[in-house]
Amino acid sequence: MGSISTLTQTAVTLTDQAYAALRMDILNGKLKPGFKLRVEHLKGLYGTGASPIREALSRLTGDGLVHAEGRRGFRVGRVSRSELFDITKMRTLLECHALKESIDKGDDAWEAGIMAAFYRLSKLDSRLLLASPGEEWEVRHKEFHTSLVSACDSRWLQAHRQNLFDQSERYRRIALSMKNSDRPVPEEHKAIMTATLARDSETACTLIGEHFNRTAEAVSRTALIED
Amino acid sequence: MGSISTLTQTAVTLTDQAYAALRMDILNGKLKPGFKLRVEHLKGLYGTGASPIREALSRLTGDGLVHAEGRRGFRVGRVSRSELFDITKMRTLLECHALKESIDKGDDAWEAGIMAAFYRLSKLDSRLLLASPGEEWEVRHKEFHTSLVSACDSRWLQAHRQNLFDQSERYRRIALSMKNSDRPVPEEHKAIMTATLARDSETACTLIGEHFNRTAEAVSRTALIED
DNA sequence: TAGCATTAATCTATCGATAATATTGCATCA
DNA sequence: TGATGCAATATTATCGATAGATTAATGCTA
Repeated sequence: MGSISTLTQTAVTLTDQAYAALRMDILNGKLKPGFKLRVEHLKGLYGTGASPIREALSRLTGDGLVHAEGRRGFRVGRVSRSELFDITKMRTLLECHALKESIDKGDDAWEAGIMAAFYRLSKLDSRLLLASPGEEWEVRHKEFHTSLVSACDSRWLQAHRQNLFDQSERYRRIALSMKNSDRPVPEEHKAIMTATLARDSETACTLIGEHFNRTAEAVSRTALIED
Repeated sequence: MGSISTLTQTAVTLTDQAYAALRMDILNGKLKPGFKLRVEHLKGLYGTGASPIREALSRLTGDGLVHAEGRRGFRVGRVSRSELFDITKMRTLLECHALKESIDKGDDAWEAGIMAAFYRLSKLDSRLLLASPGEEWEVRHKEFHTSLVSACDSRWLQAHRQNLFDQSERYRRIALSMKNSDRPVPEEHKAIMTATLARDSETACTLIGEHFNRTAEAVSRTALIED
């Protein structure tokens, strides 16, 4: 999956751009689940020829965000309640493992990184309060969660963890479409951070699991097809 | 990754064929780590034009088997000791989780499937004895391991588990190139099966972990570059 | 002769066109 | 009227050609 392949620090090709743009639009929910991805149409939309588009779609196939049916073109990956819970379960497994390892190995810089990320997120939380969180909140939220597990040095675990984070985000954005729920998410984040910095793996993992599950439950209550 | 995307039951395109063939050749070790994948060259080798080859390579990028460097083409993914152990660790995590779930949920058909797969594998083991295991052994070996976790119904876990199995196989085939080690692999398989059928998760997971680690150790002792 | 710049050769990424396949609409028949 | 087969249309997968970038080779300068 794109998140596995080591990022290229070399020239950016049109394929790379198309890949990034399409990925973003699918995760955003701008391109809806099951939507037919007609190459001729996307060509105009992203300003390239057919080849870069097709290659980008092929790559996204590996991420599980696009589905290719032989001779019938591409579609945005569909969503279902059962898959949402499947993803959440898998995500919890990886996240807890990464978190434990991080707690075992983390040094001062790691601790500082968490506190900084939390500070930036909570600053935004209090400023927004009831306003809908935008692009910036998504970024800081992701950075906070990433900072927690950043002392885990397994590249594969990190890559898969990140991919699952993105998958979950897709579900969240599709369902909640920017309107945050009424539960006290900032407090949950704080509790997770506190347990983590106290090096209490047990509690931290439990809290993370609940954190993920609550979101999944909220998402699953909205109108998603199938299962 | 290709193993994530639900298999298409529709028409097989040239891209699909090229993807399957390339994947096979990389996992086999026929295409060696770091090898430059020149499209012009592969065209002739797999009997298609450039587009299907490029799309197949793009997909393989997602599996982590091919590395794309912008404007500098594709290469077979490199290998290193550190990555081998990283993969093994991750693999053990997923496999044990899947195995536990399987042991919890498995019914009679699951048990029967394991015994059948084990029987087929051991039949071949005793016939081969010291001969080098070929294509058939690889298939039955994979089937045996798959049968153990087949009662786990998480599609994501299964897909990632399978991908990691393939990654490990690549390392094994590159390093051991068909010559099996001198350790009693058949006995290890038997012990794993016994613990699994006895529904003893704890023991089964320990044995599986050791099983994986022994292979990794053996592989890492051969001449692999880096780290 | 070592280092640098410039040109030549090679390869990659991308485009536009085409053949093969799937889908749609329509007419026919039971 | 509903189903079935056929023709017209639209799309997909694939090819061959080309522009653009990279690497290798060459010659020039100090």
